[in-house]
Amino acid sequence: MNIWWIRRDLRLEDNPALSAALQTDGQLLPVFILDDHLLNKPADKRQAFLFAGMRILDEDLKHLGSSLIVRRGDPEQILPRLMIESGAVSVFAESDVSPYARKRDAAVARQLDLHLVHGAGYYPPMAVRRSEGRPYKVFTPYSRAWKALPVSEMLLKKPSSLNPIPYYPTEPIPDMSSPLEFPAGEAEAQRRLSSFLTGPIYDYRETRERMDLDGTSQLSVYLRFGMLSIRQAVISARLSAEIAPDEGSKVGCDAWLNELIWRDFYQAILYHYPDVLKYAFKPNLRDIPWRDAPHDLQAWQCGQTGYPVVDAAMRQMAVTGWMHNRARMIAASFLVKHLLINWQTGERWFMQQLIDGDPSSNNGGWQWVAGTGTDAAPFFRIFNPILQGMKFDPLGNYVRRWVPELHAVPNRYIHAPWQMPVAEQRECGVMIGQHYPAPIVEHTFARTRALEAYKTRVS
DNA sequence: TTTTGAGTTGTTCGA
DNA sequence: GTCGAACAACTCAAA
Repeated sequence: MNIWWIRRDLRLEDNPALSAALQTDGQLLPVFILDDHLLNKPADKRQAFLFAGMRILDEDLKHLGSSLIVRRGDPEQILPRLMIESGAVSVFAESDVSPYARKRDAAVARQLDLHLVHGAGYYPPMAVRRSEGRPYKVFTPYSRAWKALPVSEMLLKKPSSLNPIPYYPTEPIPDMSSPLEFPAGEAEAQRRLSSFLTGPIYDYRETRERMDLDGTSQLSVYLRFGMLSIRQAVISARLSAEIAPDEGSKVGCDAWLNELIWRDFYQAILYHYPDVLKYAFKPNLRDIPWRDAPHDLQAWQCGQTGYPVVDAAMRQMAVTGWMHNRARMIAASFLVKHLLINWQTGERWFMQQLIDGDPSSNNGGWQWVAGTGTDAAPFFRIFNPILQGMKFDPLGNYVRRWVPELHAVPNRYIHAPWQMPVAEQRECGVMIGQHYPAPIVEHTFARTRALEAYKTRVS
């Protein structure tokens, strides 16, 4: 009997840790530990999603004759106790690159026979390296090396049945309502993958940029909790590229594969450079003169900046726990460049709000936007929220969906409503400063201010 | 060791 | 409206 210690791999299909745990004698004890170090207070949407996922995993396990054991507390104490109670020999778990997880797992491994099995990324962080063995710091060469590695296309089968679990005291799974837009569970993940593969993937290159369309896969949260296997996703991307009807469609599949490689890349960065969670990767950009501006921060958090695209983005996240990728860049850039507020403040806020919040990808994204990261945008690349809106939400439908008070604003002003003459404001019933805020900062002024603040650090 | 080309996602300005 | 160049300098990766 082995313990399958479930953390971020809430699935039965193609699960390397689960399969490894079954190999000794086919006997399994599936365990989830509610770790107080990881549970935020007050509980956020991501936790609600996790709890919903645990409930579904428990049901899925019950169909196979097993069930989920839930404990609350410190894994270092709970696992040894469970091993004695159950007579389990070893613990199997999927490895996790975050510094907290690595420290925790090292401590657990000192006490018992812990087997960490790779599965969170397609390739382990150590697998994609330069010829001298050093890790990559730039995405493009990393992705070339990634694509050159040998491919293993065999997925692991879900077990057909499991041993029954004798009575164990088990904690109830906390009951919280999870966002309706993202039902938890493996079956839902499979449904979404299938529907993405039947069409949207072929237009992905273009439509993924559009905030007003559902052109993205919307699979991030399922990958985040391992409800979908990254290997299945990668294989699907490759297969779709092979059967793509034309060159344009193939380009879409390749673009999606690239996004999956970014996920591996940021996991590898966090593995090799755990300090990215504490400091800017670029040492010269660690002491930018950030503003301490609580009112501006609050306006950003609440979606009241006066820039419709930014506000739509922040409100979409507040309501659903998810934000369109393009919107993430615009909103993040606005906090860092327009408000000149430390990117780490935004990083923390996103981690609180996002159901797919993951330390490696979230940090990678924020450091990229801030220009402080391994493979960062040039500091003078400052998103213009008006232009971004016109380009990637051309009719303003994304804005109108999440900022309903602007619904009657004509298309021509939807991304810059303060430019409306007063007569038009009156006509559409949106008085700037009354029904919708005036911009909290003027674009050109903010752009210049950011350039100045960064410039002093570069030379 | 040295050299060379390149680096996710942009914006602005002037022709 | 469209197009190309400038925007800085630096570090990385590979030869």
